[in-house]
Amino acid sequence: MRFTERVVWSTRELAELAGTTVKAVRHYHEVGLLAEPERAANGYKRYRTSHLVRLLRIRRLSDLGLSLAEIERMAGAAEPDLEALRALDAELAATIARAERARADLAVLLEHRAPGDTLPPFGPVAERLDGRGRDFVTVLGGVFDEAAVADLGLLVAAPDTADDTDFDQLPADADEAAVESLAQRLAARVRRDHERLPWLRDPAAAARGGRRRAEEVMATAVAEIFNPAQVRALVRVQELLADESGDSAPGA
Amino acid sequence: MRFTERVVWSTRELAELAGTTVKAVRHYHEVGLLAEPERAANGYKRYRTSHLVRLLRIRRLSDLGLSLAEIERMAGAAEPDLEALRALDAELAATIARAERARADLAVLLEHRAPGDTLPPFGPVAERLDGRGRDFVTVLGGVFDEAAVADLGLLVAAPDTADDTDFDQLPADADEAAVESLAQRLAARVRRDHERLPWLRDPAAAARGGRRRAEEVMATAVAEIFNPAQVRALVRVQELLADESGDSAPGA
DNA sequence: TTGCTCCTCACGTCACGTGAGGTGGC
DNA sequence: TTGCTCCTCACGTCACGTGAGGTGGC
Repeated sequence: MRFTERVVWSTRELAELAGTTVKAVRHYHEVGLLAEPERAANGYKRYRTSHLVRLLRIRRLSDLGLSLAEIERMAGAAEPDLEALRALDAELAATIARAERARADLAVLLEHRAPGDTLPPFGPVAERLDGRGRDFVTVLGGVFDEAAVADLGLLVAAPDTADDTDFDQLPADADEAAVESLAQRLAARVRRDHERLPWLRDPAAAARGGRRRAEEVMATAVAEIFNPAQVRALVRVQELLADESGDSAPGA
Repeated sequence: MRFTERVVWSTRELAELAGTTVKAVRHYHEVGLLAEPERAANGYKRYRTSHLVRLLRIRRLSDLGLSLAEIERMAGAAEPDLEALRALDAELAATIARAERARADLAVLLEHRAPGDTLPPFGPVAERLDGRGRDFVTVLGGVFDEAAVADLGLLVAAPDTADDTDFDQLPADADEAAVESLAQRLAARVRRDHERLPWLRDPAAAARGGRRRAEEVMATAVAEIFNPAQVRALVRVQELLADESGDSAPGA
């Protein structure tokens, strides 16, 4: 190794030495992060060791996850900016937490071959839901918090009953007798659900955006997602349950 | 809860229900991901449940880490796109690996209060390096692979000797006797280093960009970073070591 | 009349990527 | 002469953010 030859590098050579691209180098010139070198007679840039050192440092900090603005601040500081490094560490920790959370959710979806937008608690039953059911649980996910959605997932995960199928297939013009019969059976089931999950007696209280907003959204969603007969059946279920609690409540 | 009232939402209300911003909603309109709703007489948009459902799904997929283009593809597909979900999972795994690697590096820097651009193997000795030393190890990091840099870190981590200090402080106009004396001592040390790390006998072979490129870069870096006397000392070290191996080599 | 919300351009952000059109050495 | 490298604009990408300027209901 001789130390006498002085080598200069072209933009491409410099970029390759630092494991980056020609355009990145030019970008660092533009934003003032990297000084422009002297030029050859033909206008070609002639980079030297000082530029290589600077570029390697920029790449290192960039790979760690710092923005170019943060890199500029760091380069200008005399002391190591431990605060900035700690802030970066916290950001990375948050990134990791989010990505791990997403992977856990994806694992549930992949296991059940469910669509990508399925909420994990509904992953196991995604196949059994029709279009309306999928729309409805999507709204549930927007209205309730995670714990509540997990509970709701458990409810839907119960083995499909004849009543579920009857509800799904209730024609829009079903007669009142059919609606009433279905409502009676559904009410019985909801009563059992209320035993297991008492918060269901007043679900709007468990909603994120406040009771008022939750009731409005759910009412609108039911009215727009289900057909008129299905809506009447749900109304009847509400009435049947209200009568019960109303009978035993003072001043009802 | 009454199911009779039909509610419509303004852009802001819709955005809040889906936990996003007004501008995001408008952006989804622009790119065709979300249909525009009908308007009121005054031109205000009137969103309904179908838009809320769609927006919640967009947000869900976006939060998982899909691009809007991928979301559009997913929404158009009949079957769940398990391939896309697996690809996303792999991306997330790579993101996590990178972030964890960065955090491990940051931990070393924070422990030793080293500057952010310090390579981890040099973290423990960052304080002892002067500007030239820091520039030099930055170049080393660009030339050698990780295992080699780790070895070099161990070398530099050895307790500071008087020779190190002499080299750092060697004046640019030092006389030949001083240079020769220093070179002799440094050569002795390098000999011991070669015992521990045999690849150091031909370091350019361990370089990333090929031998030719590595020798050029290192030669240029030494010539531009160190002062003339320091360079002469290093040249002498090379000569002393070459004489040794040359004596025992056939045809020297 | 004032304050608040809604609307539509239009330009900005971040870190570059991608041609477009021209020059210079072998 | 051809192929390759270098150069400088200038516009594109991605997912929105940020005013700018104007309207409408209370």
